[in-house]
Amino acid sequence: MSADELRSLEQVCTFRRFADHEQIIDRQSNTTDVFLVVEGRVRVVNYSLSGKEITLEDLEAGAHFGELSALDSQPRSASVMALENCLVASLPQDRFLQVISQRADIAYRLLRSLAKIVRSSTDPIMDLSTLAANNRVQADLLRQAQTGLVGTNQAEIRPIPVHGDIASRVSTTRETVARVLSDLARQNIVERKKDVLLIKDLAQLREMVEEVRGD
Amino acid sequence: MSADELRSLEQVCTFRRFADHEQIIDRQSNTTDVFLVVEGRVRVVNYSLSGKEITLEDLEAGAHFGELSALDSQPRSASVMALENCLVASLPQDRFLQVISQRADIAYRLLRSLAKIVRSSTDPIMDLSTLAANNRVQADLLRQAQTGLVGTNQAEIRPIPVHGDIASRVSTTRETVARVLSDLARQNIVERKKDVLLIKDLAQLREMVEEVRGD
DNA sequence: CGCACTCTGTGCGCCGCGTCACTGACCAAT
DNA sequence: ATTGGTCAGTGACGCGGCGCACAGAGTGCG
Repeated sequence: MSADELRSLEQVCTFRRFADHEQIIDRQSNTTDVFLVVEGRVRVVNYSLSGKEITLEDLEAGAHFGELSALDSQPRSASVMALENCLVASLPQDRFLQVISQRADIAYRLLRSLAKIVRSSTDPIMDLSTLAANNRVQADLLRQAQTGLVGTNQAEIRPIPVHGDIASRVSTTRETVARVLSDLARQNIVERKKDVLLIKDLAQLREMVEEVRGD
Repeated sequence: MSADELRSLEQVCTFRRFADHEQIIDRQSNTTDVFLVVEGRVRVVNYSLSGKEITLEDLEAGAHFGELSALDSQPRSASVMALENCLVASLPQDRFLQVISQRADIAYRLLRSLAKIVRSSTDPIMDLSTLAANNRVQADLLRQAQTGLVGTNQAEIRPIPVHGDIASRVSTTRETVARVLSDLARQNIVERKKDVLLIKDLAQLREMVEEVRGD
């Protein structure tokens, strides 16, 4: 977009800071703004009636969320909370719709980004359907390892993820995550260091996941 | 769209018939056409490496599929097969992209339809995460019952669904489905008739699902 | 009619993993 | 140094559901 257009959009945006764990969107609420993460990270979650928290996605700065309700005016499909101190810009629905109706290129980019979300939403479904709980934990480690590769067969994950977080992502319990991790440590596949989780044998970890996928 | 435009699009479409169970799209293949179901029903599926089949969605006549690859030129994210004799129209990627870039209203409708898919994709994730296998079967029965309501508290599902199909949808086994169904029959909640599955007490069935959702 | 095939119904044994209940490490605040 | 918080690690227990195996039931076909 041109600098001019950006500036005019910026003016209709509301900027707001959110503290750690503060709620940005409440599921079922009827707001229809689109949000942009300017600084910090946010988490898209859903709660079962029993209060169990299911993490659907974590978003980094630069990502946008809330498009669904803006597009179809339905209630929010999920809750969003700040993972740390965040600066978030919100754009009113009408301006958002105006932009996508006038700018085919932006509409196209949005289409592609939704396509990507749809694509990635089948992964957890497949994982939940075909993998056992401890394999899902291993798969999640593999995923996180991608962003901290060291050489060809090692990776470090930093900061060390909180067990409960992993559990929420892959729908299992804190205890199961702990057990998988200590099993892997016993087999010399991972090692818990001071402030980093070192994956010492990516290949073998991958093998453990694939093996079950195709048994 | 105007009749003229429709006619010109129709001319660039390829029409093809598919027999029962014939494959229309193969996952991982590199085609990028968009498809439209003209007659019949199709099923979007995915296979785990072990060959287990996971049904993602069933589509009726009038629905479209294959937009993802057309939008981002990535390989197909899932396989699609005919559920019966089908007539399917396919539109080449370039024409499809041309249409959405020229017609903001159509792009908008596509955006809304993707939004709907994203919305509905969180349901199975929540169900898989929070519901036990037999409750998922019950939930699936409830869903199917919606399209065959009889009075306020009864419904009939026709044709009688094949147990293996339900199992594939809710990620469990044929046996579990059979067991749930006979349990329900024993409790006088469903009854298997000649060519229809009669749900005799919708309220109670709903209660059984909700109860666990909120335990 | 009888054969083959698909779908259903159910009994049983095994084990994965969720739950409960503690212990212990680390850190910050007072 | 004491307390209180969060997070990690492990053992014991029990249940749900998957897999296997086998026995009907229903249907089409030669």
